[in-house]
Amino acid sequence: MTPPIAVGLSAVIVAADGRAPYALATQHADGAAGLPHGRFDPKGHRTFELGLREWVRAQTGFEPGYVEQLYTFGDLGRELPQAELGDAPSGARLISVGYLGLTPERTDISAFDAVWRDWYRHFPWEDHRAGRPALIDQTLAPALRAWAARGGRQDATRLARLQLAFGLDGQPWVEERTLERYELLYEAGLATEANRERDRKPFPLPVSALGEPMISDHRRILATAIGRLRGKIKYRPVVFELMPERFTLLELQKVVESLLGLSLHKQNFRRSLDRSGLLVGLGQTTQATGGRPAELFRFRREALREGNVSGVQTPRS
Amino acid sequence: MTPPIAVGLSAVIVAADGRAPYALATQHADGAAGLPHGRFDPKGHRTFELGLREWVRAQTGFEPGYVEQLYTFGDLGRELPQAELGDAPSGARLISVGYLGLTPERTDISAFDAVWRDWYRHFPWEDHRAGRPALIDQTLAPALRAWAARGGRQDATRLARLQLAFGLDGQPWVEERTLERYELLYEAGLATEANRERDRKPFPLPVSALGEPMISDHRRILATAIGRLRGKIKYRPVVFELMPERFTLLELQKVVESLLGLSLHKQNFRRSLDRSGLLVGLGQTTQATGGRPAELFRFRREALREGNVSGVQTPRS
DNA sequence: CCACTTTATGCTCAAGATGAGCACAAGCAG
DNA sequence: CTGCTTGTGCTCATCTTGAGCATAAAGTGG
Repeated sequence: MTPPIAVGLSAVIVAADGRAPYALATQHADGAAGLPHGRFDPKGHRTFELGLREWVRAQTGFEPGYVEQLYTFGDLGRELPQAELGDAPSGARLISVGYLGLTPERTDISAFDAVWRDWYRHFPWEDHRAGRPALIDQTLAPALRAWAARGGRQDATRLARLQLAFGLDGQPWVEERTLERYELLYEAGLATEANRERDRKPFPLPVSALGEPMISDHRRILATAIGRLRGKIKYRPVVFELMPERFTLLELQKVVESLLGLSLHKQNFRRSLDRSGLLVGLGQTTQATGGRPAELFRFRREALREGNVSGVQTPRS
Repeated sequence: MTPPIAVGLSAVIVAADGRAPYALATQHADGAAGLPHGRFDPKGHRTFELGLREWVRAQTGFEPGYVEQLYTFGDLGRELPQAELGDAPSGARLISVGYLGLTPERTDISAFDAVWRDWYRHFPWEDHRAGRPALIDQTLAPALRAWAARGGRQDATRLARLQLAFGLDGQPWVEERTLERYELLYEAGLATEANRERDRKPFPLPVSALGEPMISDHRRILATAIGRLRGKIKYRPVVFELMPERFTLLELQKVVESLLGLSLHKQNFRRSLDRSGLLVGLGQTTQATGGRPAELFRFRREALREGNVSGVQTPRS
């Protein structure tokens, strides 16, 4: 007799302002954070996406706009612990389909047990806007190298993976590799979730370095979302799904920077936008910025219909 | 009582030579082609990927190398018809996880009911190596435009989608949009599969224009694979998974061209490879090419460990 | 009003990448 | 030897990119 299969739908709903990118999160009893999620209903849900929207709405009162599928996780041992299964038949095999959603404003969701959380709380090593975080080389790298050294024959492979993922030993930091980095930490037992599931003691490193865990495999899904979004803004004009109707170039840059976790070269950033034809100047200015008033721009949605589908360039500073 | 869920695993296993790209396909009773596939076993399969490998092996005697997940389809109405379900509980809701696999050689699979099929038999409009196929503008476009015109209020949207997808009215042809094109044909009732499922008569256009259908949603999965691969070879060195150990630059170019369905500028193609550092010249030459002997090259696998992970440039001719 | 800070924006310059194509090399077939 | 076929080197104009200087236009404290 094969066990039944249950499909979980989880959503990473992203919003951003100049300071940080946020993911919509639910608060759980023990203080743990989770993503809005629920079970796919084979009877009631015609498509995954419709099911997902329903769950997000129910749990956060929020109606997501742009949505795309991320990945489907099915490996044994990393699914939802039994207790959180809700109405799933016990003993069911759990599969997890992750989605990414984008929204221009952090809607008020206070009526629900939901909050907008700065995603770097879960991934402190991912934010390089103020330079490479010290915790990578001071805390994570030593622990990871020790793990690699324990690998015996896999040694070289592990070390090479670390170098590429975390930009060690002269390798450049590649911001899209968020999932690879998280998976390495997980494999090395440095993700709290890994120890929870293997029934081991937590690793003796502070949360400030390891990041806050999330329930189930939600941090993995969040990592997937971050990596995907970081890659995608470069070749599709998706950042604009996160922007208000009118914005200044610096506001746009700050949002891009917060997503990438990098700081960009200002003049070149605006030059590339100029040439992209994605924006229209509104002729108005705002003085809210502190210095010289900045011109307001609007995303030319028509550009999408014109086949002008490149994203924004990201000239590192 | 909610119906049970069954998960189908399907694989697009790709090989290529100078003439065409091939997908590993199984032959079905009525002559219809399908992808190697089978049900995910919640008990026996620790991960999707392991399950998939098992099914491919069983159905084709073939052991895939490089494998990556493509997409998970779950919409009602496009899954496997009941008859092909095999051992699934009847009335089950079917979910389909597609995978892409790459292999350097077309292994002998004649002992099984499997063949390597030129994927353009299923997508004749996708091969632009000898110029834009006449069937697009002569046969498909008129039928698609008629469908768009029937759209009432969606008219403009439909037309814009067509223009972008098929490069109509001055829009450029973008080779990665394989799935978009197939989905448009499906929506317009021009994919044989659509009529099969809606119980309608087939569209009065020849297979030579509409492409050969496949069982279940396999053509959709194949389209996803083609689009993904076409995009990926540009930013990851994945073509080399399709090449033999030693090859000439023209052989490589022909493979890339066959995948993209485009012809490339020869001198610039080789220049970009020169600079990429992905290849090593072996100092040997082969005369198998017909003209002047060509130098043989090998992929520098070490490049992967060096973070040199760009793909190959594709300078159109 | 002035010096000074802050943000906005224009512009230059060198280096590199890209698109297009000419020219010559080195086999083979007659 | 001639002509055909593929392979390979190289040029040249044009764009793109990375880096940074310089000026504009607000606000602030004297």
